[in-house]
Amino acid sequence: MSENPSYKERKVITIGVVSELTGLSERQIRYYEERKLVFPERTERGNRKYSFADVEQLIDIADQREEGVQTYEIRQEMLKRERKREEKKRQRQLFKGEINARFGIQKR
Amino acid sequence: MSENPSYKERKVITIGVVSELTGLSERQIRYYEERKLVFPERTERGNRKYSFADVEQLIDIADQREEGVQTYEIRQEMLKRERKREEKKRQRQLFKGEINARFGIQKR
DNA sequence: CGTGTAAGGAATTCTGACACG
DNA sequence: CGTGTAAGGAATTCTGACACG
Repeated sequence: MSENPSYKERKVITIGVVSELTGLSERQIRYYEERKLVFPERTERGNRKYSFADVEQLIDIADQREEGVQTYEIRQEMLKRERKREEKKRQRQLFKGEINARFGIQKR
Repeated sequence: MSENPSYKERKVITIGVVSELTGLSERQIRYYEERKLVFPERTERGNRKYSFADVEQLIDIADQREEGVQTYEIRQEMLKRERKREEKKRQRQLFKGEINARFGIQKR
């Protein structure tokens, strides 16, 4: 699937740094989490940790908010895109199954 | 040169997370900085911020320390490698200069 | 709805130092 | 030399709430 290092996805950035990186207030960042737009991990103690991908997501959210898009709508768009990805994945699986059905399972 | 995002080089990770990631104590991490083996940036307030590259460097240091290599020796090796890189860079510059001398400066 | 703020507490980080070896 | 630890203070982060609109 993806590489192991995957710096972009590792959740290692604290909210203070994310705030600097995005220009958003910590309040805003926490609120967008409440609205299910970002999903930080937590340290044992409970501190939020974000990835670079999260930071980009937040910048994207900030842009949309500036255009007046509500968090609910942003959420809906996210879910829509997710469903599309799922659908494509399912199609690929089906296709793979068909190949197997016709040519049998091969040891490579 | 390198890409702008460059997740690997961005200094965004706090010492606590670096400690988790490397298994090193904060004391050790600060000491290796004192010995000029890593170079974190600082927030305005003075908190250290590390990159993924720094984390890898620290893991490498930890491995060497386990083999009994002293920080001074690690430092010497680092400097040696650095000088080699500089030398190669210089060679490339020289070569470029020679090309220009023979064929003149061309607008691409 | 989206965001600011004051509140109180707990964990984080910093520096300089003493300790051991 | 390399690392642990207690010390004291300052900044960080967290949650729940009140406020405004």
